[in-house]
Amino acid sequence: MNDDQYSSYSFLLDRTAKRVKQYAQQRFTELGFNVTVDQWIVLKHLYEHDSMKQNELAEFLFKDNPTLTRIIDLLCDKGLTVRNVHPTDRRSFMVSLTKEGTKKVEQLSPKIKAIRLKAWEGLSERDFNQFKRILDTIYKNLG
Amino acid sequence: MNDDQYSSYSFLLDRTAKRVKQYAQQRFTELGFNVTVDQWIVLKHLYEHDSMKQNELAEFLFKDNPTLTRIIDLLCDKGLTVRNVHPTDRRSFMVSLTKEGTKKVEQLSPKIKAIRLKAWEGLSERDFNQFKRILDTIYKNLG
DNA sequence: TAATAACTATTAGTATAACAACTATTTCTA
DNA sequence: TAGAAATAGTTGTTATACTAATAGTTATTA
Repeated sequence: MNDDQYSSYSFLLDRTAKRVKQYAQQRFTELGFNVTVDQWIVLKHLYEHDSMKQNELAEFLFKDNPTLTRIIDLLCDKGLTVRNVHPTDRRSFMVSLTKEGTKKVEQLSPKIKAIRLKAWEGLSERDFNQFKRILDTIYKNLG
Repeated sequence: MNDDQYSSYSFLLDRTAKRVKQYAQQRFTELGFNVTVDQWIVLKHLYEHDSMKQNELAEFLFKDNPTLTRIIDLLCDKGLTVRNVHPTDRRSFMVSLTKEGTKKVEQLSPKIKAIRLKAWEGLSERDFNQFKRILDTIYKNLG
């Protein structure tokens, strides 16, 4: 691997990740979902895992605590999540969906799946495996 | 490609792009480069293309005008770039490196190349081609 | 040529990302 | 068990991303 190619790697990765997020956000806004992409990711994981500590949620989503705190703040303001006290650890909160939050996830899920799939048109199972292997290698190289 | 795999794609892409940037930024800070990754990208392109309109620079780097305005502001504050009036269009600025900016690029270039290459350890020429093809496909699917 | 449209850069506001510092708690350990 | 260390969450600060709005300039067109 010669040096000059690297900039391509980095450039392509950054550019594509940016566009994937940008595309999803534009559809979200256009369709009046009233959540950001990052807020959606939090909602989805809460739906799948019921109630979680902010801590665990942050680790799961590769976000740091301050970032997650602020996302949860916004979701609580919107009435989609609530913070409940942890049964045994008074430092922690258990975050969960409100009834409205649950409804939102169920309403949006299929629409968002469709939006997300658009990116992968023309790509195969085999491409997925290559893609995963390469990204995982990069991830581990820097870990 | 079934639906459930998509989330893997999106997740892996986002996670890896984030770590690539984070890793580079940590090395930059650690080594006292005193520029952010995005500021570096601007410096590097100015080095390679001499003087550019903010406009063109933004398009080239996939950044929007407000974002670029602020990056240039910071670089000017640091004495690494200057805004010069455009010869024929008084709306525009031609941005270029100062002597100090040029020196900075020349000093940091080899170090940054080394930092960047770390991500690609264990990956081949062939991997690059796969990677590029897949990312380009995604990029175009959403364009 | 006068009015309108388009363009360039900036500013303002909100959201996310990363880091440091802080409070309140819990766990460790000597 | 008292003191130290670790942990959970928040707040503050800086940088970037995106949208909208604005000022100043240039281009269009009627």
